[in-house]
Amino acid sequence: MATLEVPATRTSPICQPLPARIEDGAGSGGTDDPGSFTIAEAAAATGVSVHTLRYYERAGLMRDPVARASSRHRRYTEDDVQWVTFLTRLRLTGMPIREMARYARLASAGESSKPERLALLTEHRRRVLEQLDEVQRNLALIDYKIAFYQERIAR
Amino acid sequence: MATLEVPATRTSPICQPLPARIEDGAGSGGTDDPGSFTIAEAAAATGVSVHTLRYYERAGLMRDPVARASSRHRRYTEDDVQWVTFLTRLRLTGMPIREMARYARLASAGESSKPERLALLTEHRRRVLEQLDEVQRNLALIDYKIAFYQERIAR
DNA sequence: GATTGACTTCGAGCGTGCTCCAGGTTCTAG
DNA sequence: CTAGAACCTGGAGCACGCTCGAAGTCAATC
Repeated sequence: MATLEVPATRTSPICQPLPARIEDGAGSGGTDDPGSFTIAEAAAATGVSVHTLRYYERAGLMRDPVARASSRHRRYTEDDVQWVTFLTRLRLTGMPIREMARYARLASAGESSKPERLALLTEHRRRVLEQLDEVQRNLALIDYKIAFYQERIAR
Repeated sequence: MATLEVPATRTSPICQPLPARIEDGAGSGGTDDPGSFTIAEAAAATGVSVHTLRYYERAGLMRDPVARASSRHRRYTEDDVQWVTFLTRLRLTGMPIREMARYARLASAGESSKPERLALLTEHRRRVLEQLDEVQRNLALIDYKIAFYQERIAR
């Protein structure tokens, strides 16, 4: 059964107030790369929780492990943030973690995997459209019932 | 995060070959009501598993407990089957079990609960449309990426 | 009267996607 | 220097929606 699930809509919308990068040079985080995001900043930027960011990395969704400062704290690049943002789009359209992991593996395999990545996305798209259609059909039948109630009430 | 989930598409489509009711009078099952369905027949008719039918009853989705033959076996009425069919529509559009249970309680409360039932369905409908919209928006962004891949490959 | 098979209940188990906790660093502010 | 916030890892816990196993009942058939 294809189902439209509603897992506890996190309050955070994608792309919020603007997290503002770590300060220039060796700013906050005390170390390393300029122009990078702490996990909290990356969370704010992408709209997922820090827990989820760590989970995604463990689950192999990050192509390569996220870079670390000398303190071992994660430092997300702009690119990482973009990547996570794209992951959320895949999630929001119902792609399972397992498949996102596969996509990530392909992406880290370089140019040669592009056809396969394209195939994966295309197939995903097909399924999403199929499910949208199913949901719409079922909703139409529910609408029918709603109309029935409306007719019998408030009159 | 609202998500389009894809829980292991059961092979059985809703409303299959036609299960054919229990034989007339005191036919199979050995007892009681004519024109009723065994759990297996109800499963075939609704496209959900017998496990799920029992689960739905336990979860309070059946308004009233399903009638039993003298053998204690369940006997689904035509009406029960219709009800389950409607439940599957709610499920397929992402309504959580808890809310379906509430709807069932309202339905068994009689006429007076109709406005509330209407409100519940209407609210559900609103959320479904919202989610459809979100999925569509995200899919559009994925499409964008697909187009990008297509442009770079196969040329 | 024994076997077969569809059914019963109760409760445990499972896959998914997080979410959180414990115990231990590290950074930032005062 | 110190308090407190933010971060780390590893693993446990949770909500959801089923799904299944065990042990037993019942009716029909051999």
